[in-house]
Amino acid sequence: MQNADIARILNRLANMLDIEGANAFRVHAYRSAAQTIESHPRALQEMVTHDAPLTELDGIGRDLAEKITELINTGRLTVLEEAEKRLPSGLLQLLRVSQLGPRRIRQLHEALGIDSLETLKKAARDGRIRALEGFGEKTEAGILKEAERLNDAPPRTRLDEAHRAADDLIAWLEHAKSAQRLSAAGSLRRGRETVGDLDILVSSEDGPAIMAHLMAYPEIAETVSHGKTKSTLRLHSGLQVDVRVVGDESFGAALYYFTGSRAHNIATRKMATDRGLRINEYGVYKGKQQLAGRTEEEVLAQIDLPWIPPELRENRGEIEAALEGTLPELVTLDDIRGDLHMHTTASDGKASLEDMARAAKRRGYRYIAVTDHSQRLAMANGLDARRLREQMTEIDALNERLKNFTVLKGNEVDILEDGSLDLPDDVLKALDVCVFSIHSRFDLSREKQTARILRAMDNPYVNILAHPTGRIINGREGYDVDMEAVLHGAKARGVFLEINAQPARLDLADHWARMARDIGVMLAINTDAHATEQLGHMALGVTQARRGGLERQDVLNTRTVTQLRKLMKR
DNA sequence: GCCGTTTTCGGCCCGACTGTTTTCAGTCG
Repeated sequence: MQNADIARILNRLANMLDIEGANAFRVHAYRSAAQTIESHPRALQEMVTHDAPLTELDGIGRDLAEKITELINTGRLTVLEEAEKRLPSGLLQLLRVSQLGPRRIRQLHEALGIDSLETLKKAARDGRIRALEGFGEKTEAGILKEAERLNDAPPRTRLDEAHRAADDLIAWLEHAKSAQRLSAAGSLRRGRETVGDLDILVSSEDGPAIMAHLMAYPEIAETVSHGKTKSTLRLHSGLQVDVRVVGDESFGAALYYFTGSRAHNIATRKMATDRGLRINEYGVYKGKQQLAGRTEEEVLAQIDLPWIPPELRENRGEIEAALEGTLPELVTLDDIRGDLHMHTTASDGKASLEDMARAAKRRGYRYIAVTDHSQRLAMANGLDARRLREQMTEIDALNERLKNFTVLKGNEVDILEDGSLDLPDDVLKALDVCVFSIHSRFDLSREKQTARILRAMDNPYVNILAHPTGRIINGREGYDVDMEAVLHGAKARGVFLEINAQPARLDLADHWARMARDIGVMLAINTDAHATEQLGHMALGVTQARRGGLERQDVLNTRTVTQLRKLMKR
């Protein structure tokens, strides 16, 4: 059981108690424990095995420690099972409908017997919801629209969760005696922001031995199918996994075949056919003779192509570029010299200014920008002009103590509804880096939202538009905005956009990143870290940038601090 | 449910804003 699994279960329990109307502080305690556990560097399962006290974690007391231990030791949680007996499981689905929170869900359940998305939609269509106290026609229509959207979009697993699951399974399979080479394939290897299921590939001369070893993997919840060279499983997390074994002489061909994408593979297989060759998961064949298969490079060389990075294999022009020799030299994590968006305890971060700086330095960075929230986000303890100036003084003092490292003065200033900014110009002017972003009024029309952002860009002191669409993966759609107009506006004004590397955001999405590159707007890849460990999300952001075809020179934070300072002066 | 002590209970959830419901639930990080 992984930390993410424990966190998911605690959140599930919190949601159920919330709908039941339990004490809000109790619900909050479960949620905050889940959050702590998810970002805890050590596996709780291992802590329990070694009798390390779980109460050392923030927000975990005697009771929660006991419950978590029960969960780890037995795979079950009594309080959750009891709650599940009291409450239809479909009610949890309803929380995904924006406009519905725990109170209203309870009300819908009690008054109308609604217990699932299906019954919710039926009640909305029948016009029964508008009759309830606190609801009206507009709310009813909004609920119906949301419920219908959710229905035809089964949730895919976020890239970070899929990575963790794949890494753990591969580590397990590496211990099988006959395992030779191992790799994840599929959309995970292509770095898509979400994956449907995991594809794990192993080369070995003894398929049945690998499969026997696999079957002992403790995370398996259900075996869907089980053969000599291929098995399909469902993990406790709900994620489906395909594991395939091929001979080592076919590993490259299989890796290529199962990495996809389907559209990419169809295109290259056609190229092979034109040459009288056949490509399948075992190799490149002329008749019955295998010409290649050991590595991807050898497979692609048979059709006169260089190796193509998996992130580009979507049949979006990469094959043509490969033929012409114009494949981009994609940005790598090693190219990143700093991180330009993060929070500290001054607003809603978990670590102090100095701790964030030192953690970034340990990662090998040369600089960071500290960008706490501005005053309007009172809930996140946003900074007003006075507190921001105090922080600047603090940063000056810190910079004197740090060697070979620069903390840049920044802020994540809120864009207000009319496109004005949440802090006065004279304080924005004093910043080294001004990140600006939207945290309210997601509901504006496309025209108004676009005009709002362009107006914010007119301010001469802003630099980087953060999480430019506001979307949350598996959570909410972004606001409606004309991204092409925003990018052209940014280009004209010397403003930059962000690829926010938070796993739930990854905003900009890959296609927008590519458009930015084509228009000539540099992007910053930033983690928006609220704790030191979250600085590690940079890798996800880099993957997203690679999918957009970005090279080193397209990314702002591959620059030196001197170059960066110049680019920030508009 | 956690935390901390003024030790076994009281405080903790922070606050501005929106919508259309008419007095508050939901949203934002």
